Amino acid sequence: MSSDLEVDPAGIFCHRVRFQTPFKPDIKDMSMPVGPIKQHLLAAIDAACRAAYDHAPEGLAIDFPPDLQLGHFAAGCFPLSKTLRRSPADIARTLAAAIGPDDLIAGAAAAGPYINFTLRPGRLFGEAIAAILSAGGSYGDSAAGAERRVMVEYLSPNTNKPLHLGHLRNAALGIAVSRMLAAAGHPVVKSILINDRGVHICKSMLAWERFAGGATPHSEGLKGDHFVGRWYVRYAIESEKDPSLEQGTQAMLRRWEEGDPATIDLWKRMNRWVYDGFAETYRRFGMDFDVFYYESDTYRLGKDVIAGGLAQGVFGTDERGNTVFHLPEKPFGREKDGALKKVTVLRPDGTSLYITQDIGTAILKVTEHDLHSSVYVVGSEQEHHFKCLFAILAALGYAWAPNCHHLSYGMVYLPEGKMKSREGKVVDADDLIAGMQELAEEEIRRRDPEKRLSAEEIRHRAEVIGVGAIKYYLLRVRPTQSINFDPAESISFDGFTGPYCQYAYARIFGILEKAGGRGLSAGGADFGLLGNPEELLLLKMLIQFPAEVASGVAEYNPSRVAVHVFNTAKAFNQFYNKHAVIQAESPALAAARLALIRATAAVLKRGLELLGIGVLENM
RNA sequence: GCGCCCGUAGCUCAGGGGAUAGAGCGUCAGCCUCCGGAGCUGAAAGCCGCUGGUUCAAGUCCAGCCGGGCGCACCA
Repeated sequence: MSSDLEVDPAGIFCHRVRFQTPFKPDIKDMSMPVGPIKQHLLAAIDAACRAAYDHAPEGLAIDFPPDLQLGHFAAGCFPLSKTLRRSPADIARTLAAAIGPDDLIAGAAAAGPYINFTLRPGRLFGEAIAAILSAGGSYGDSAAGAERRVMVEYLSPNTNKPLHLGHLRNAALGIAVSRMLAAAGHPVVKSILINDRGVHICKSMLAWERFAGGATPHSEGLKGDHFVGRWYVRYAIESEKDPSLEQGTQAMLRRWEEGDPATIDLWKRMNRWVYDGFAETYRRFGMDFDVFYYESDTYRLGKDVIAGGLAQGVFGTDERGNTVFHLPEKPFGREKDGALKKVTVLRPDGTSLYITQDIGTAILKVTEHDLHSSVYVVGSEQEHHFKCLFAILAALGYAWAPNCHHLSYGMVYLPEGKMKSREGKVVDADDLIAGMQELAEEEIRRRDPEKRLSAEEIRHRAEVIGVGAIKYYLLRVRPTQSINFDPAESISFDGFTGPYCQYAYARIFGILEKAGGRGLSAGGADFGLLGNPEELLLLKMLIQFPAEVASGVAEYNPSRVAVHVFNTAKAFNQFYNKHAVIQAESPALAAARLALIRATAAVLKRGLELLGIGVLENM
């Protein structure tokens, strides 16, 4: 039985269940690549415990000790303390003494309440590296979600202005979460809901009609979305001077709803400009969508559902004639006067609201695409809206309602405060991407004084590095954190950044290439020669990767992966700085280290891929 | 007023009940006859917002406070 179905439908409102997941990974599991090794250690403890206490141990977990000099793996004896009625330290001492060396275990020692195991490095490194390399680029993937199709909706742009930094955070999350869900085995459908109708869209239309004199993106040499955005801003300026413009937009919206051909033509024409512009930004940032929903199509949806719900008594009517939904007391509380809180789902005149169409769209998504669950990547300011939406879907009796998830993320603040596109206080997405690519390009040229790189190669590298830097900056903190956008920090390529991680990959590729040129390979590796502190730390990072991915999926939190990729790159740099690979003391050691760094490259690449960030073999 | 999020080093942030709380940036001091310096090493820098509680064990869980942010419905 699916864990999802065990969740009390009302439980979806609890904070805890925000981390409800399409599947439930066992984080302390026996996962690859060291599952068999952990099993072996548990079996050794089991045998020792039976011998010493005539008791089968339960609840023990094999973890890493805080310092790998203490041992390669450790087990805390706390769970045994109660049943054996001895101190954990006493138990650890007894069990460690009873565990002798074998073909895997080199030694077991007690340290306080812990049993620390030192393994034979040939087995430890050999088995882990073999598992990683044999996974063929999909290390860390699982098939757990194979039967559960998920839709991830992200971006939700308006067609009256270009995309800004807030959209990029949204997109970075949407892209990464889609990839991570896919890595967990889920079939994933990526969708976008485009807000292409309403009075705010009419504002840019009206301003263009009145003031543009027939100008087009082509005539102005502007990207279409920027061109339309210019008229949206112009509207704001003009309506300050002439408040009567507002009646003009209201009239235009009425004409649009009546299907007035001239208004519809203008609307289509301007939207086309915006979509052409958006398509370019999608391409630059690596966004892609399987399904496009337009509010001009969906805004009528939901009314029939509400009519049906009204008949079933799910909805009621208030004194003003609104159709309303009474929110259950459990999570929502009550009004001061004791009445249940309510949400209006239909106006008295039968026109729909934001939530009306969202109800319809939610149902449409599931029925059209046979979904198990639905993820909405939308800012935290809409948390209440989605709680209401999911409550209504549950009340309507949809079994999948508890599988709807609002992936809520914090705001992006500029040094001057919150972004406000109406006031032009935004960081434009295209400007930011272009700016980062320029910086990357400068850096690339600085490293190519002899100008051996083609313009095309430079451009390609700059794109991967520039976009990678932005995405990493936006993904490295957990989604619930708001981000204080620091221009200086965001353009850095040093330290905790995407380029740092990409650089480690390129360095490894350089070594592998050079090794190949000298006829060295991983063949003939003697993994028994590995085991210095830097090698151990690096191996630990590689081993932990699948668990980090699983946690990231479970929490819808790409920062898990981002942080781990950085730690892996750092561990590699520390190793690299202290130990030679190609020029190692012996060919058998060189071969073993080559295998180790090949496995490292695989983890770095896969981790960055899950974040939607590309790697370069040379940078 | 109610709900949610955030509060950890000067700044920006990681920390999935367990061993000595970490990183980046910044500051200071070092490392290029040696596989790529977008790198590495070291130092200084912490009442983990406060107070209680649960637990053998709390930055982590619970309660109550104090700051800051976002919402609270007929806008989207």
